[in-house]
Amino acid sequence: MIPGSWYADVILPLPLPGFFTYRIPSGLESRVKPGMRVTVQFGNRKLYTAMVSKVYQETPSGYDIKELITLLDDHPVVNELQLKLWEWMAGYYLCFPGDIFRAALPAGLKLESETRVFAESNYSGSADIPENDRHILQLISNYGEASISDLQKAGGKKDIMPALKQLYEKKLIVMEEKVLETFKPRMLIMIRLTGSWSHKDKLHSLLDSLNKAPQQGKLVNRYLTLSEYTEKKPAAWMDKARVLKGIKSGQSALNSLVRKGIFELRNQEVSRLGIPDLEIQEPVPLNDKQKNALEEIRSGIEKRDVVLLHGVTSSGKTEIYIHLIREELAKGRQVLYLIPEIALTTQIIARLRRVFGARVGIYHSRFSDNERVEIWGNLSGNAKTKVEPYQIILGARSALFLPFERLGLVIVDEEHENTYKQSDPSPRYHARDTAIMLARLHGAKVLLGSATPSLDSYYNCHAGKYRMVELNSRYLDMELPDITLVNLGEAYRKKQMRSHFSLTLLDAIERSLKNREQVILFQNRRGFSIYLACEECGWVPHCRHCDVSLTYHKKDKSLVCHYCGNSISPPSCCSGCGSTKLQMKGLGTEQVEEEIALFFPGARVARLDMDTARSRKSMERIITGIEQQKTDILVGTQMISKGLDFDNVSLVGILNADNMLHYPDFRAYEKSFQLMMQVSGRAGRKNTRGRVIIQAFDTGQELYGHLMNNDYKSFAMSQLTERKQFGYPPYTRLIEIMVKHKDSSTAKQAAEQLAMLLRKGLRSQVMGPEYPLVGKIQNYYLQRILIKTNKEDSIIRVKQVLTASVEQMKTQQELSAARIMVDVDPG
DNA sequence: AGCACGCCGACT
DNA sequence: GTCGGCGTGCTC
Repeated sequence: MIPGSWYADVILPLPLPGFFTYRIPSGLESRVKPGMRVTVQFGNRKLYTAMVSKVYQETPSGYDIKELITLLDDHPVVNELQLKLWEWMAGYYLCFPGDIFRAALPAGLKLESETRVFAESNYSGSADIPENDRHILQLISNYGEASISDLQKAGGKKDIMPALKQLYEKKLIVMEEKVLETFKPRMLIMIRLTGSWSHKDKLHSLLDSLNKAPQQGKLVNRYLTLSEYTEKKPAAWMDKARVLKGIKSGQSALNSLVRKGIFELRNQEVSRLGIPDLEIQEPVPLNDKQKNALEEIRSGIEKRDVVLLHGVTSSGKTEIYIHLIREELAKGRQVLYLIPEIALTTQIIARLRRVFGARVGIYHSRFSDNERVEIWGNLSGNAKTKVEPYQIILGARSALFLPFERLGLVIVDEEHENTYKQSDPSPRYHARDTAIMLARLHGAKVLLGSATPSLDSYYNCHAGKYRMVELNSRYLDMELPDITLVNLGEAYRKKQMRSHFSLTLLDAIERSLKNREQVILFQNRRGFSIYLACEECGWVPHCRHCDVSLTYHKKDKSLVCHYCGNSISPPSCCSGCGSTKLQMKGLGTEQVEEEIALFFPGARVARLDMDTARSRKSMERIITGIEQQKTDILVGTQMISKGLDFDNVSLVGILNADNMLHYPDFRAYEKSFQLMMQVSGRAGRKNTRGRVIIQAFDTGQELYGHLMNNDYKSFAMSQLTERKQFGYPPYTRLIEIMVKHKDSSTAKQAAEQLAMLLRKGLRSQVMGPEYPLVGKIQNYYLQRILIKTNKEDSIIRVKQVLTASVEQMKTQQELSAARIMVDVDPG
């Protein structure tokens, strides 16, 4: 034991509880700070990037301590506020610090090692090596250098570790841990005139001498113009591609010039973060209603940390945000603007960039990891290339983890969206709630915005926790749409249905098309995918690994499992009765698209769903298709409800409204209502009132009445009464526990045991265990337990009991392999 | 999550 | 008898 040594508690990117302690090598004591990354050896061999969370001097006891290997940063990549947020998240969402570490940092900042194996040259051939080991040694010397996974693949699927160990002990191979750098800086080749030509005379004679090589002369001239060359300054480095552009066989011309020593080359690291070349414009002036709302938000923010802006669809919320952002930037503070899914945000990006230009950064999962590393560096001041730090970040939920220094405002747009809740993998966090915590740490304010606020936020306003600001009229005074309800049962009886479309809907479509207006048809995907079924016995093909029926994908003519992704080709006969009469069932967007095209052969039909929007490009194509009115009818899933503004849509049809109501989820009504209201909001144009036609079986539902009156408030109030009555959130807090095991009866036993322990330790209601909707995923059987906690109960105590109960349950040998997953505030 | 160790069935 | 499959436990 060395007296006076320094130690660092680090977070490893692994699902392990707590921190691990490493000794700081002498010389580094003064440099290692919380928030910096270090590499450490963990276990026998592997190296990981770990995050320093604490540095201290008391010697820990009870285990041997390794020294950390290297310090990776000069400045913290994660600041103190972020570490505090991580700590809060791990505690609140009951997950490991490593889960958060992994979710927070882009891969390029989390280096991991790989074992490389080399053959020693001194192998003389006949040593006493077993046949199998010799084979592996042969492989290694063939490759020269190999990774363990390479060898695993080459040597069949058997475990090669024992063989490697043997070879290593006989000193026939060497093993080495190689840390893999994944971040690749973007390099540009730069060129310039060498110093010896900087004299005017020399330059002239050079150009003369290039008479016979016109392309070279052209290149030199182009360089001189682009670099604004003068004799007085040293020749500037210019982007090679830019100089060569348009010069025929420019590369070979350049090669000759370099050979002659006229030009020189170098590689330079450049930023990937493009600076938009846009003229900055003043924000659009607000109308009186918006001005009022802005004023109310300002005063609300003084009194409460969170304000909810409840503004009907197309009420111009974004413009209000823009004005608020501007005020925040003027105070020198940063703004985080969260949106549920970046996919549909080209419109918002353009609007922000128009006003804020290069001050807006964008961060989301469709960015490459390299770009994400650069954005991280931009904000934390660790960038190698000089770029102005962003002041506004527009991003999906993971943007919460960025290294903000001085946030002033967090906007959570479409705050009701359930994509804000991450359900898998851990950390299962809610971005809205985490954003509120993040803002609190920064002393910043939060603005939640929605046309259909979540009941949780609505409740918080009524309870006085948040402030509510309402914006009840649409921008440009458009009327709210006229909503018609069609009773499907009746329509079928009266033969007023053609396939899946009521005559009312078909008439309305026809009228819209005649007026050269656009139509949106909405078909919720949930529960409406297409599957194969036997006409004789009703058999439906199921996934081999999961307890779900397979969905038919027409494009590649296969049956796909939506849980594990396994796909098979459709069987030709029923495996229940052998019949060959297999029929496609269900109604997907694909089918709606096809059928509607039959009814309106002249119409241009497009489809927007998970399949067609897979790539950014194809999605943008679909969206611009509508914007430019190259599409008459758009068939889509929920995707169409998210932040898209089209101005020539006069009709929205909801084909099967009630299939989503009957989901066994206490939020089913809330979600359905929000979805329908959002979809309806797409209807309406400047001068004509939009129309919405909702087809449903169960038209007696109270919810439709509220919907037709555009009355969110009454709907919310009646739902809240129900939630209170049945003890659901926001009046209680839910914690969902999934118990997983390969063996169905062990899963059940473990869950029963755990539920029993929870009931013993908690005053809260413990429900289950029960079979969840999908009882088996990837060969693991599931059991579900739900804890319903009164808001008054200490959540900390509930979590303590939960942790202790899991531990105690695991002491039973036969149950110890059961896996437990906890989801706090499940979505 | 890896990775090592140890226990049991199927092959020479 | 050994090989190699997987279940179990530990990692600062």
